[in-house]
Amino acid sequence: MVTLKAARALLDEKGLRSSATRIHVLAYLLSYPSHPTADEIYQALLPKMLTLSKTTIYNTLDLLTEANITRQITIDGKEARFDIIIVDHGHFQCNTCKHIYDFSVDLDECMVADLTGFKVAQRNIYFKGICPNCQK
Amino acid sequence: MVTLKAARALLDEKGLRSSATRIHVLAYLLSYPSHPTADEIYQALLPKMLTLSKTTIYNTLDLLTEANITRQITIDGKEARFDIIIVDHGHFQCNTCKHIYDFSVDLDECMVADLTGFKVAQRNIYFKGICPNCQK
DNA sequence: ACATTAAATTGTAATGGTTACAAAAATAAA
DNA sequence: TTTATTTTTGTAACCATTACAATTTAATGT
Ligand SMILES: [Mn+2]
Ligand SMILES: [Mn+2]
Ligand SMILES: [Zn+2]
Ligand SMILES: [Zn+2]
Repeated sequence: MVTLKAARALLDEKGLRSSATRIHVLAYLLSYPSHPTADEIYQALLPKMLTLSKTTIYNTLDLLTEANITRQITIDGKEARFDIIIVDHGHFQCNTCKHIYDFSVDLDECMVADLTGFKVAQRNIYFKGICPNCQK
Repeated sequence: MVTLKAARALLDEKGLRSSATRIHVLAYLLSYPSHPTADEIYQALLPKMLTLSKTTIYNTLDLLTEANITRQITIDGKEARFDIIIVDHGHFQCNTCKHIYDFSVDLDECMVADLTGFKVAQRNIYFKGICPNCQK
């Protein structure tokens, strides 16, 4: 598994201890960059780590987000999702199949003067509608 | 209260029955377009309507959103907020004072080709950071 | 006015994602 | 090995939201 090594390297790079849980959570996000929820990650790792606790999943995801390795995204307000891609990009969630698509967007292009004086730390953009698959 | 009449007119216009609860919820949103939560509206109206139920607040806000009178916005993933301004605009939430600022944005300007074939029904954009007030 | 039907509101209980917290386990330092 | 620190675990609490049945209110028809 190449992602395990990559996960370990990412953690080392950020000065975080590479515990088994952290490696596997991060490796999962690298392997499945599909904006999983905490529970999806938990369910996926449970067969491999029988004593895994969901609290640890939350702790780990908080740690990764704090270290700027992952990004927490809020789309439906129901459950948080986590993105291994941290560069600014847009999300499109299909109202039918609920799948979340990435799309690139140039946020500098559409900015207006209203935010002079504001210190912007994070930019989020998400659309909703029907994806091509679900339209026909 | 001019907003009571305005609220009634808005409901009539959309073919919704203008019950007391609906009028007051809508009038509150018109008077305080500060993206209140359901509970904030509930607490504000309670002194006027002693038997008010929070379920009714949720029902009413759902109704208004469904009728395209208000718009539900999700920023922190913790609690939903409601906006009386339904034209596309951006939101900036200050990490310190938690206040939510509106800002205008030209979303058509920054669009890319990635979403051809997608039927976009709703567009959301929100930033986070520190507002001018809280910077010094 | 009265009966009948439909719509709106209420109260309570359940849901579900997330967090708090203290105990247990694992790891690092001495 | 001891000691200290970090990580993980399990459970309970939290809290916004929803489900649902009962009650109240309003509209309709006679
Ligand atoms: Mn993404
Ligand atoms: Mn707004
Ligand atoms: Zn779809
Ligand atoms: Zn502020």
